Amino acid sequence: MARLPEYLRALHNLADSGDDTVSSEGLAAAAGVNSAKLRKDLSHLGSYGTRGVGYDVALLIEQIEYVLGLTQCRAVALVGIGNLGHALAGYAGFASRGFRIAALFDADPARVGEEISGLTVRHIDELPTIAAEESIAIGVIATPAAAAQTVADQLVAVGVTSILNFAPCVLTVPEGVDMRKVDLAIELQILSFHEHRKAALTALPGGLVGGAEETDGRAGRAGVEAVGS
Amino acid sequence: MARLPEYLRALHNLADSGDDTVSSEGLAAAAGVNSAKLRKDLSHLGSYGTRGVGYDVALLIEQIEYVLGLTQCRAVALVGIGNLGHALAGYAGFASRGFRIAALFDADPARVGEEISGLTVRHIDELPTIAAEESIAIGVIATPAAAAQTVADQLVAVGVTSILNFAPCVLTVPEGVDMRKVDLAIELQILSFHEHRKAALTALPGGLVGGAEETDGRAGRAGVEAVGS
DNA sequence: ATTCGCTTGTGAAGGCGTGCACAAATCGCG
DNA sequence: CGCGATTTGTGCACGCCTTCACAAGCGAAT
Repeated sequence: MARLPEYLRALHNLADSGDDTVSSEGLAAAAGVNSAKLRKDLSHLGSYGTRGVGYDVALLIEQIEYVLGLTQCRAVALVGIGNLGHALAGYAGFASRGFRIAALFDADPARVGEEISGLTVRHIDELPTIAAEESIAIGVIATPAAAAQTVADQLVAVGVTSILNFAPCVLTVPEGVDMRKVDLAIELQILSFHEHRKAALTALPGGLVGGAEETDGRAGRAGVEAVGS
Repeated sequence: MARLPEYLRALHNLADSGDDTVSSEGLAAAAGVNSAKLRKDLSHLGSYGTRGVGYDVALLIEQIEYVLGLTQCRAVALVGIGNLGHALAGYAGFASRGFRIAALFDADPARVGEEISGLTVRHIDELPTIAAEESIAIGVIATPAAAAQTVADQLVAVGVTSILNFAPCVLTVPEGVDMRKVDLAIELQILSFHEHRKAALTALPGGLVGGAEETDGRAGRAGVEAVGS
């Protein structure tokens, strides 16, 4: 499930706060989900909770980290050291969650040799050489869209089986290779859509349109987590 | 629907290629989705396609841009000019899709005054002043997790109704404010989960585990777009 | 003008995720 | 030892999304 990392982060926060056990309701609130959903998720991976008490924070962290495969530190190759690549290379959140950026690549000779947070940018042609030394499990593509498919093919060719793509394009990979995409502009466009919808609704306060307007009493902090679809 | 931006990007690519019309199957392939799904999505927004011919590319672009509210350029405020904030401030993909980064903010006095791609970083306390001049519709939070909730509150206070959060934490916003979250580390953890699952499957080739192993004939480029859940 | 091929739009079926509500289980206390 | 409070785990129903399959409509060629 895609929510496990969220639970894991909330659990780490609880552990730092000194909490020893947590109820499903408490953890659900910290992760921003429904408590029933959380219980079902945890039971789905055969979890160990004690009825009447809750979940043991340390044990649950261990379990989730095992399921997510975070017990072993995975090597990440980052391709495309532009604006976004720089930020990703220096992003502290990766190292703190058990990921090690093993190598940086770019196709631009002007960028090769640059040093970023302890790593030297190498030319993409050196990818097979580096991959032979270190077992690269995950590749991150932060190149322009035009180069992304070529880079993906090169990554697959050296045995990478998981790819995170930041380029705004559709990539095709062989079966058995997992692929996730993050498009920053699309996120903004989705927000723009909701802005547009809200503007249209306020223009017609009566509401001939079938917009759900939820005129319930509770105002203020109503805990809206993420807008649907 | 969250897929409209994807269709829009594919349509722009087709327009640049000189294509005048496109069939649902062609556009679906370019966007990486099922053709039936695409037709249903387009029909859902009351679309104009010609049977036997396909969709008019230019008309469809216009329609989708209207629905997404991209006909007007929306001003974006970016808070948190760290590693990621720098990258976002310089990201060309925003400007090219009709978004204008109107202001940069940070709480660190050392960063205030810095100039990034034509904009000067201002202190977060100046947010109300700037918001009074420019109508900020969308706020982007790229701060550490500890500061994110405070920043979100400040953004809401000056009238921002859509927030894109890059901080790894759960934010609470009043009803009526839309909120999307992008957590880069979570994406990697999801990939790690699939890596772990694949490793477990190859260790047990017979497969007592109920993993779908799809031993169909088609090998190679099988068009696997994104892994589920 | 008519026929034929092609494409859209949509009705129906199936699957999946979500949330409610409740039984089972555990701990603490008298 | 028994009882009540509390919390997990889960059966069930509901609704959404996806997918298939097909009728309706449009253009082109003869």
